Amino acid sequence: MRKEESTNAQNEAALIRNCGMAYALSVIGGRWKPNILYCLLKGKMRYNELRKAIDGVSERMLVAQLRELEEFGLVKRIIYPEVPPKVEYELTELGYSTEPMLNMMSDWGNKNREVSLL
Amino acid sequence: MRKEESTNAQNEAALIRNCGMAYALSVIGGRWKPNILYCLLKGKMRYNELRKAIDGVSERMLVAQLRELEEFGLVKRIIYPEVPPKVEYELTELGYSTEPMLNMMSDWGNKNREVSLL
DNA sequence: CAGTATCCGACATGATACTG
DNA sequence: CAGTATCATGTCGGATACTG
Repeated sequence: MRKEESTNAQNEAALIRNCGMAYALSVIGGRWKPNILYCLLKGKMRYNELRKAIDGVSERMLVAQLRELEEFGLVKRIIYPEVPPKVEYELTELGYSTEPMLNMMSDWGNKNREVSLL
Repeated sequence: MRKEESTNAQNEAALIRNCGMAYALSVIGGRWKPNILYCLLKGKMRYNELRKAIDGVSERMLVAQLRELEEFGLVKRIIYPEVPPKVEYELTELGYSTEPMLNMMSDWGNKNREVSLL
């Protein structure tokens, strides 16, 4: 257990640090991240608004992916110290900078997905 | 068993058919696909050349992801009926059309990955 | 309202041995 | 050379119940 066995998770982390593509995929990969990003591109939203806007997402995954986006610095979490609680999520500048990339991917997909379905 | 229970896999498949972003991610997602695509953008390669070029990939995963890329119509598999066997992989036009998207993602990643590591 | 905690199954990936 | 077959493992994500 003490040995220098580099785990897969560690290798992945190293990859993400060193490779732009891996980093980009870690940011927009994951089942719900693109969807979250798209929602927030339209403006800040509350937790429950996101839940309703994103069809099928569970609380667990929504929180998890929001936290990851926060760690990566794409999303700001704004907590209003009230009762009942109110939390808003908003894109940072870095978050907004993903828009052209997201659009390009989406456009490429929409243009070409019919091709392989003929 | 006959019931209309839609599995996760089925839902995913439906998503991929209907959403450009999901389709794009299904094409370039996966641990090795971007790497494979980058290799093949430089020109056609044999199976073993790919193995050597892509550090750390197992035979199992290389074959699996090549097959997926083939299904999506991004990669052509060229079999030479010789002994010993010779197989080359080459991008289709659709495969080459991913280049701008891949570059954009890679560039975005390289530009921004330092940001979140400060 | 905005989350946590817990459990669980499905799937992606890895390691290794074998084959036409 | 270019794969298959088999087994093992860990992570992702879903369902559900609970909480400050």
